[in-house]
Amino acid sequence: MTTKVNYSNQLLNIETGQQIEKSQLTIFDRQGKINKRVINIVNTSIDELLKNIEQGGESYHIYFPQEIEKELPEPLMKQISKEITANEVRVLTAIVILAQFAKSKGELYYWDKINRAYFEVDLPSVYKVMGIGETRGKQRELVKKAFFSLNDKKFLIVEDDNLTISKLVEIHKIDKKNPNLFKITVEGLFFNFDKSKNYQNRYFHIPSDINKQIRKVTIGRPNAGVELFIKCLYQAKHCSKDGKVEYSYSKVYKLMKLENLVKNRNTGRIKDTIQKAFDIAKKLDLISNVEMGETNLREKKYILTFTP
DNA sequence: GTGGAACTAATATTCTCCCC
DNA sequence: GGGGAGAATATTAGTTCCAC
Repeated sequence: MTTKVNYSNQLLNIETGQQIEKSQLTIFDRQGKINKRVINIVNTSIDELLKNIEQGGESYHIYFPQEIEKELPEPLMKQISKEITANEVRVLTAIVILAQFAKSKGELYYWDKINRAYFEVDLPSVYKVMGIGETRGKQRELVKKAFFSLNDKKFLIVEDDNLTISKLVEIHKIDKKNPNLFKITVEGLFFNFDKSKNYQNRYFHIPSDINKQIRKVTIGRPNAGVELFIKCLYQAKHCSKDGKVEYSYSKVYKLMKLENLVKNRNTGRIKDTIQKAFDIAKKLDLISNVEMGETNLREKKYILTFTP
């Protein structure tokens, strides 16, 4: 029996780097340049980080959406930014699930003023929701590493008309008696506490053992893009009225971050990667069929039929 | 420069062996 | 016998390098 967990649309948009295009914010002005407000916050955050690095202060990475990444020089990107790894994607999912468990037990505390929620996680429960409860040391080390690297990442958050750059998950304290127990806070958007907004359209459902299921049907080193795409499919299923979803090739390309394959001279793997994502979705019993088609603009598209 | 092969790194799973 | 640590192996992701 798998329970269902609410997953915030906004969070998934940040993970896939779509937070800007999915917001009301116009990022480009009439000349096609990035708008000043966005530039300002990006530059300020970069300056702050560079200053930190120079002075040996807190070091972290900033994960920018693709539109902004493209505008920044590559050497700078290498210094300040880092791609999200598959294990980080999995740990983030695990934290969403654990946060909701904590919330239902009344062990989660929300602070309105900073729009963050506090709760405690212990690593064994992280392992459990990641489906590695029975396995040994090495994988646990990787999970721990991914957990700490999430704590080292800042994300661009667009909330209505507000832009901030902050940590989605922040570790504040490690329990003195139990080194596996962490006191953490997460961004309010994990839950969208603001009830005044359109509440219904802010979530989709994922199974609480999603990581375990994905592990069961995949082999080899995990691929972050593919796993993000699987979450997108759960979201699309939730929104779909006719039991289908259509993705243009460029949409799939973006969601799976296939740009990285091109950058790394692995263009030949694009087809296999897309196929892999569809295969996993089929094995998860999420979709039952994939058809090819053409968009109005004569672009290749995929028509996916969800399993009822 | 670009395409692609070949190499290296990361991750997962299976095997082996030792200790209780 | 079995449980677990760690080695060996399989698979895939990411990097480098070379020919054109």
